[in-house]
Amino acid sequence: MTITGDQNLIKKMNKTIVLDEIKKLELVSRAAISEKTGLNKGTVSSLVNELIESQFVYEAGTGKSSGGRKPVMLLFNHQAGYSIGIDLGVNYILYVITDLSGDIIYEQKESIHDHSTVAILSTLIKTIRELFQKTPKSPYGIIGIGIGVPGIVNEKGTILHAPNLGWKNVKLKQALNDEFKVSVVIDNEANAGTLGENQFGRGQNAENLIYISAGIGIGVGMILRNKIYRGVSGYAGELGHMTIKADGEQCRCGNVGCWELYASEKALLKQSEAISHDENKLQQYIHLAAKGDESVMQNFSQVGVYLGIGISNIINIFNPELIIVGGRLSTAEQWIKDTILSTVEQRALTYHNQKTEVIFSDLRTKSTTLGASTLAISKFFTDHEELI
Amino acid sequence: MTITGDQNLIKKMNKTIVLDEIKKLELVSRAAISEKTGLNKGTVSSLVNELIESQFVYEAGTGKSSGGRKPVMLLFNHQAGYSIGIDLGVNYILYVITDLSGDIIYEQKESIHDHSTVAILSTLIKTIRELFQKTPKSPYGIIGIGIGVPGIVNEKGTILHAPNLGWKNVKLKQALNDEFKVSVVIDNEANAGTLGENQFGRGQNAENLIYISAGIGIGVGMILRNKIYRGVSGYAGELGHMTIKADGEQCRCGNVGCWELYASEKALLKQSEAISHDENKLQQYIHLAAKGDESVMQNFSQVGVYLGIGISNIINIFNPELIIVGGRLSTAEQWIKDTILSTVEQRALTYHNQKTEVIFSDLRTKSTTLGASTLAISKFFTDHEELI
DNA sequence: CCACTTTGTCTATTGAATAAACAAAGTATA
DNA sequence: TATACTTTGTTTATTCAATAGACAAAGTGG
Repeated sequence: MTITGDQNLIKKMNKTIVLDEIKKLELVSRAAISEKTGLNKGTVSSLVNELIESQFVYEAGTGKSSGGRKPVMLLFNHQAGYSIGIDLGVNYILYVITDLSGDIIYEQKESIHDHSTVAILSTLIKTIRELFQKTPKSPYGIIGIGIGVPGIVNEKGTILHAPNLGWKNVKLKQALNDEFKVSVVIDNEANAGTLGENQFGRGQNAENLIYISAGIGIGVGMILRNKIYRGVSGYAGELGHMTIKADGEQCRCGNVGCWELYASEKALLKQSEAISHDENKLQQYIHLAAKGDESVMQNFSQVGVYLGIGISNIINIFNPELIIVGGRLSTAEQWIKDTILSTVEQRALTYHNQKTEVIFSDLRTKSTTLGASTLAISKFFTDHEELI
Repeated sequence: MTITGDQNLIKKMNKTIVLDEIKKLELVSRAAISEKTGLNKGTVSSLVNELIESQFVYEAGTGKSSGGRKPVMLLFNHQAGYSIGIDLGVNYILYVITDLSGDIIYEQKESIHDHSTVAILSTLIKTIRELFQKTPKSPYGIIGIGIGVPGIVNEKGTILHAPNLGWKNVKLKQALNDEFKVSVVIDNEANAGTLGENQFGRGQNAENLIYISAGIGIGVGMILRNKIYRGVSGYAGELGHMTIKADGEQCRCGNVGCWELYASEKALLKQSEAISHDENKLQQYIHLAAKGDESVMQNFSQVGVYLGIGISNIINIFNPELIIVGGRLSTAEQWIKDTILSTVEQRALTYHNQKTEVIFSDLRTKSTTLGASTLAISKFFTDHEELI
């Protein structure tokens, strides 16, 4: 059914505008909100009172007078609730508890040795129970759990395929909802990482942002016109399987010459004839490069060139404001950045490259957990429109 | 300034919903509109009366009674105004006059022999003057002119670069607005073609649609979440310069191994060592293939393989509902379709390919002119919110 | 102490929607 | 042919979220 306009819609819209302003400005008065938004000061006063009643906002003392009455300063109640964010990696699970603004109040990492569904599910449930215990009391409690996974996820929260975990058709959301009566959101780890960078990283002001999760494979998340772009089935962003060498190597996905064969950890480790996906391998390589190992430096350079080729494609295709390189490979920034940028300079179209910045993530391996937490927070506010 | 909700917004929103329903349903009653939209029948009655007053809607007789009073049937007034759509090609200019629904009431094609700015501007102005004369009288007259061009266009309507015309920094919009006091919209020809397919072609029900304009080069338009995606500077969609053969041939854009070197008319003609961009060359090739020329058929096949590689990339990246192949090369559908589809079958990810359809344009070379006309119509309605 | 300023609350008004009454114009049946 | 019922469209009373502006509270400066 079509969404039509009525007074209920208007009120909700304006209340959301007011709440977003309070979140953004970190101490703001009703008068200032009225000025910034154009809403009538009576309207702002009324809407703020309702937000105070639902405990999302509180009065935090008085501000400075500019000649008349001192304003009452408002703050977003970060601790009105908490969210759990989880990054399910190939060799590890990273957990965070955040408040409603995404600020981390607790984090924990576990290693994975057994990839079986039963083993991972068991450890997830155990640890989430512990996190529930660790979470401070608050008006809304734990409002949801968000999880980023390295694979294809459908809209029901089923992991259709995660090649690096060896998983197919795993109903992760349902399994967790059998245990925990809170909202559970499952998303691809690159999408979650993109949201993390968009909310907490250097991608906060970008309307069109591409996040590259470069690790064992390559996954990409796309914020287009301020929203994650997912495609018809929710599977968009598999640029790791974009052909960049039409007559190159066979990929296990069935294609030939896929980007991730040349521009990921897989490419790096293959060149050194190491097959193990051991997490420490990349660290060892970085250490060797730091000691001046020419062969390793050359390998890093080559990976940089191919990352640059794919990034140039992204610039020509999307014309984004910002491209953020994240994932485990971004810890090797020092050894790949220069060749990435010089390859982009050579290959990306001049006009397209003018307003595009390519940077490495500041959040490093935290993007995905933070993004996962944000997924749960967004869902909470969407599902509880009556609170706002 | 933030857009806040008020009663003015509500009314505009609902009136647009009512008008869209009348456009879509082609003879509809107030009662039916109320039922379909959920708006109160008094509201619908009131809004329809205002649309009748502004001459966008009229009462077109009575419908069948289903037991009570006969309904009064409403129609969108297609002839309330007209729009001019222009496709400025490398060797030709295609003009249409359409009504407000995009139905063509007149069309005309001219050949281009002199690419100079002065010559083309002169002929454009002369022909547009003639089109103004040819347009029937109507309440709103010619509401605007839309033009698709083969190059990079900025938001001011300046053609920054059109390599196949040999143009740089041509202020086309301003030049035409010096002559004609109507709204003029300039866009890239692939973007215009995408809109044409989205409004009038087989892309009408697609939320995520990729249109490939394959001719001398390759340009791509992207409808993502129901809207054209343009990127930060408006230059998105240059997939013709997406690297698919990292160590392949040098492109004049500065990159190496660009898709359009292998998958366009350019590739086809180069293989036969013909350099001319003569429009008839492709026709001759199609004719030779029809006569069984093995070499030509093999060349078409090769182009089909490379089109398939790029289309597989598009499927993996965007996960769209629909990919439409248009532009001049689509007239060779018979000789390239099978190899495109089999290459896609081999190379596109299985999950991603499930809900994606790849078709050839029914509008053929008309996509761009119709899309250009639609650009002008959209701008008219956006700029004249007070009429709706 | 007073005049002025700024912030916040309160009240009257506006108007676009809805609900429901009413009018107009059909059909079916006795 | 008259009547009862149905469907469509118009009109009226009501609701309520906004705005405009009056008023209150609480400052500053002379």
